[in-house]
Amino acid sequence: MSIRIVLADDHTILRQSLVKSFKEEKDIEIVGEAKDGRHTAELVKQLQPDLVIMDIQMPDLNGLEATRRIVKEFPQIKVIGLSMHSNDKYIREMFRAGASGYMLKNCSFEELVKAVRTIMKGKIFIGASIGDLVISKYINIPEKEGSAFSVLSEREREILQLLAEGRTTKIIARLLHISPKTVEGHRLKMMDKLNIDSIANLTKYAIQEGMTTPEP
Amino acid sequence: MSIRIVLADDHTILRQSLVKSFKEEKDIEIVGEAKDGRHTAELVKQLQPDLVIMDIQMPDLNGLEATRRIVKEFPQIKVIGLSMHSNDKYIREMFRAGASGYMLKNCSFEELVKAVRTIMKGKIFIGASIGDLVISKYINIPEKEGSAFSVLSEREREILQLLAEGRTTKIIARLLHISPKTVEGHRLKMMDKLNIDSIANLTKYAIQEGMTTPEP
DNA sequence: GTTTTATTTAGGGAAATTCCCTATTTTCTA
DNA sequence: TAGAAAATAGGGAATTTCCCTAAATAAAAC
Repeated sequence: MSIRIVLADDHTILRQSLVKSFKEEKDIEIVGEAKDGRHTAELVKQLQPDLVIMDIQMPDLNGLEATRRIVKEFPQIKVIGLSMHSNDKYIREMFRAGASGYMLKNCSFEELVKAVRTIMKGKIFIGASIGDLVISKYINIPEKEGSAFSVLSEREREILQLLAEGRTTKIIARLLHISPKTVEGHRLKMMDKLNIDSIANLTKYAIQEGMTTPEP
Repeated sequence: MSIRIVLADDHTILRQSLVKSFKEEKDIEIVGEAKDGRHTAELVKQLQPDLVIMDIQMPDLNGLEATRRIVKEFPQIKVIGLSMHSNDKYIREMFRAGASGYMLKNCSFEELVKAVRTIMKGKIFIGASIGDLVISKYINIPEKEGSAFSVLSEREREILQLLAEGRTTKIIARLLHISPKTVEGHRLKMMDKLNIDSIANLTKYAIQEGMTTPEP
């Protein structure tokens, strides 16, 4: 029985090339693809794969948030974080979110396959370029007080990302199937919690927390 | 006759320590201090110093913009850019703006003094840690089309920075002594030019262009 | 040297959004 | 299981946005 994988990355070209590469691995099967966190979570619910290869920067709902949700609901499903950045924050947050592995996008395909197999044996895998030892250290660093994950609720973080991506209140409401009034309420609550009083600064906060990229 | 300097940096501690250090240099005199670009430009107009030591990241009106204005109006006044970042963009833009030198904040005081003296002799000075040769190369790289400086007008850039710092239209209007309607008009024009349709994405654009920092 | 284009200024006015209030249900947690 | 935190959302005044027009400079092109 082969390893069933869902692939989540907003870059279509990367997804395509990975699918092609994985075709050669007879014991691994890509059963689904998604280009944002929200669709990934839905797809995972439907398909119940063994593992998710998860890009961190994705529109709409980022990989960190998607991982938290998936792992919370289906703890047996493994997640490998895949990112361009060797940023401390991303790595730490990704493992905190429940990922079992973290790879940089500049790793080789062979390394990724090795990661998949290692993780399916119940182990943790960290891309060579990051360095295996750092992780145990990182995980034990106490959460910086005031970080988005500790101060904001799941819903708030979700809405913050969408706001920071330039979505209007109305659009967000439609997307999440709630009233614009609710979205508004969440934003006001966040601004109050964070002591921020403009969308501009809310956007900067989201960038700092790795919830969105500075690319408009 | 000593070299008269205006010191512009939003970090008071840094300013104070520099003032103290410069006291020991008998041929150099700090004649004025400012903590943002707008006040720097005003002060320079009043005091007509020989040289301005200019931090790049400053609230309200950043160092790049302030340099452009000062050099445009008083071409004989020299400007040294001072920044934490060895970022390509900042260096290039600072020289384009008309600066005669660029130093990193982690340089020694002796190096800064040397920079001041070198520049007063009509030469260009680049901090050792950046590397003298890069500059001539940098300056000749063609301006990336679509960069803030080429697409946006001076007034637009000024307003963009203030917006990206979380200021409201009303506050900006009061600050610049123009009508809120005018500020609004400029913003709409910019959004149209840049094909951006939210404050969030406008903020990201400003960050990318080095007009503001991601710190809220 | 004059036409043209870009910039800066700003008002009118409908539509949309924000801000602050309250309030209910649900979900954690001590 | 009582109490706190989170998620939901409506009311309504105040504010802001968005799109229109338009005039006075300033700069560039011809």
